[in-house]
Amino acid sequence: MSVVTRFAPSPTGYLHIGGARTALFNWLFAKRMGGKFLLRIEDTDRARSTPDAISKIIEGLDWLDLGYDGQITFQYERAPRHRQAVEEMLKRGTAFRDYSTPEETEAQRNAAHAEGRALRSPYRDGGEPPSADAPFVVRLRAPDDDVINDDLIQGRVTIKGRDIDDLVLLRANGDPTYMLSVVIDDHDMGVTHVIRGDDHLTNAARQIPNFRAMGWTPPKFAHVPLIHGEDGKKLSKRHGAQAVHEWRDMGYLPEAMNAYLMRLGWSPGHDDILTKEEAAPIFEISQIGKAPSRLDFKKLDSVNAHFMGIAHDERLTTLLFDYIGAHTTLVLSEKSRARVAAAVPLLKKRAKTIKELADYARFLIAELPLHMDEVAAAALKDDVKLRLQRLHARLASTEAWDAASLGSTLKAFATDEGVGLGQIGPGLRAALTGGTPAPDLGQALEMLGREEALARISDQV
RNA sequence: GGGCCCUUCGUCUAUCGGUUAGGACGUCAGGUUUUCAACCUGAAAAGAGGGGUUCGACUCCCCUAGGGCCUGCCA
Repeated sequence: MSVVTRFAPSPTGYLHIGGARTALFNWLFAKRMGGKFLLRIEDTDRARSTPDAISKIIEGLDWLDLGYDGQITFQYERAPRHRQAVEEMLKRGTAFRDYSTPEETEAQRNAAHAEGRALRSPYRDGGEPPSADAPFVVRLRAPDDDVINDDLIQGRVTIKGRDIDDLVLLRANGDPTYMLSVVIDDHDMGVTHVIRGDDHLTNAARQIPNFRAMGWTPPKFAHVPLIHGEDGKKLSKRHGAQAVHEWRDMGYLPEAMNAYLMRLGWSPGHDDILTKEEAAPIFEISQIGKAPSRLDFKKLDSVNAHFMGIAHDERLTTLLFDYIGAHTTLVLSEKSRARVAAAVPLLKKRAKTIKELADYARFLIAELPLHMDEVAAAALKDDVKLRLQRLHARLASTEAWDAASLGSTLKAFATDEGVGLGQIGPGLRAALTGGTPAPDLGQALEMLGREEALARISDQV
């Protein structure tokens, strides 16, 4: 039997970081087994589901390059099928109509609560409706026996029958509930492995009887521990960025996100940074840990730096220009665009994110007169300016304009001046950059180009 | 309240009864040095606590503590 996994988010918000990892694990396992990875949008909550959230989720998966097989299943469209399944359960006697009013249900729940057991409806063994047109919900007749889930990650989890409530399958308005829809859809879509968040672990014990109520064999379950914030608490608004698109906006690369996320909870036994293509052939669900893990931006930064270093220059340049356009007020002239593009191969080695790359490119984009920060201004004393004047002359007559030659020229100049490079560097750097970060002076000079570099020096002397 | 799950350096993790408990990120120190980085070298840093089982437990069992999830006509 070939493997089918699925990612089944509810479209009530963005693609969450935890959801992204769940999707990634499903993707990896499907690839590993040569199976299929399906996408289902669980939009049965009509009040909270939005089209915007749907497109955000799809965009997020796109960005992470987690391609799904076949068409997207929209759960609510399948409501007729879900109702029909309930009809069958009614016939089989595995589900029943509950005519209790909301108040009565509340009382039943409180009573069950007080006795330390789950809700059991008085209608579960039959019972006449109070009136011919009395409203009702349809509930699953919860099992009396223990429900055992041999979870691929958590191991054997046993829940006693008395702890499972007669869950609602069909609401009074006839709409299917989540507990019903997941089960019917997972079956109909041929899902063999349900890989999802740990928050659903106890739900598996509610869904397994649901499969059986239809006479079906439940799929395998694998409940992945949740991702927590840096403080170890459940991820929430106050942790800041939780949505995948926010990470993108902060300047992280999708392949870095995947590499980082997959190592949260999963380890192949060594600590290599893996692409999802490298991970797919060796991915094992049994290697996923049981404990929740914390987000660590420093680690993400270093993973991202790794991928920045090996990313194609043209791609990074495009991302960099996009970033500058979207997040800064800098205006790129044709000349500065060309300067930046030419500098990317070197600058990318220093930057951990696209955002940092933008910071490092700032000195190339700045226009005369340069803004001097305090340190830079302090470095430009009168005697330093005189020296810069002489350096300007030297550089103006320099033939080769490449980092290595320029570096030698600077050293030779320092020797001729009878000082160390330490007496030359800060002033030149100030004149060239105004104090913004820049690489080695030889490289900085080359990146700026003869004309611009000389202009910047002249401007200070 | 009830049920279920989890617990190795600060963080991600390796270890699947016998290791000086390993690696990575981060941190600290030193080196390089013209800024910021990068880079090189080195260091500190862990089995929640208590009982068992065993010749021997991080590893198996129990208890405690802490954390999490579910307990909805939300998903």
